Amino acid sequence: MPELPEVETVRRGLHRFVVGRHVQRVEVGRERTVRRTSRQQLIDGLTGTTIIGANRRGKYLLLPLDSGDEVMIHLRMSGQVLIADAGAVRPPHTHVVAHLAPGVGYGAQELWFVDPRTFGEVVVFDPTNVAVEIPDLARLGIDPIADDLSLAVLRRLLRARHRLLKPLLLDQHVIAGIGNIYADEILHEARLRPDRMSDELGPAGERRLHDAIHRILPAAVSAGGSTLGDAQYVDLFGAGGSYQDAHRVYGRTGERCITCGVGWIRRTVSAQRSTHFCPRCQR
DNA sequence: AAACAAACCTGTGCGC
DNA sequence: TGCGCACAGGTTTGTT
Repeated sequence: MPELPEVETVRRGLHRFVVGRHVQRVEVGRERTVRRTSRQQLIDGLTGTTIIGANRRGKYLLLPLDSGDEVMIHLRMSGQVLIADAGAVRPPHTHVVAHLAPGVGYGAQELWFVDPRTFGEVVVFDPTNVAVEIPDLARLGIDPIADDLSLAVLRRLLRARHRLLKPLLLDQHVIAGIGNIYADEILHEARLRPDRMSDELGPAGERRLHDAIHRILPAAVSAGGSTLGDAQYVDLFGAGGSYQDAHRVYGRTGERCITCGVGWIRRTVSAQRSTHFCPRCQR
């Protein structure tokens, strides 16, 4: 569910409300959530530390601790990070609880990791050993918001490969953070079909793709991300985003294209993911 | 090298 | 009302 704009929204919440807080106690319910290491390793690595930062790389949340370790949180399909008053009733599928000490101006609170489908994970790791402890994080591609994805760099990424655009945009080892919703929205904005080949776009197509990435993602971040009907994605306080109202193709199969007013939105499957585009706007 | 298929889980919505 | 199936914001692993 959450892609770069949603994860970035959570990161900003953590930066504002959790950085500087001391972790007094940690509970782990479902062991699957901490499967990269173990229940005990998460408890031992987090208890008694202070969270000193809130960073993001692609869809990975990274919280540096005063111990020198970092917490990595990946929400995958259904993960949520929520903040609540100490003792509040927890929702079903709350797998990790970090008890945050009270401070000046606020009381004791709890940070919850909630995840019905249990694809998500939480782990404490040693960032100097990331290549061994979290190989996929170490091999992540360029982040279009946190890093500088220039037109020249994007051109090189596109031309060095012979790939369909949709699977390429979803490939976290190339560009980190774009998921199924934003891949479709970016390709529509760029007026490129999802089945175009990356090395056959031409300078104009490459430029449109570059522009689209840098228009869609920041706009979605500003809107607090996309929250669909099931409200699975919410921010730290349980509030949804509003970018779903700006979707032009995602979830609009069979509807008239908002952009051209002539085409009809088609749904195909690419990279095993539903793919939406306007055959008239996108070529 | 790159696309495809299955797997990991739970919940929801829809047709019958 | 209930059942069964399709589908869901992601990623990994193994196969063509």
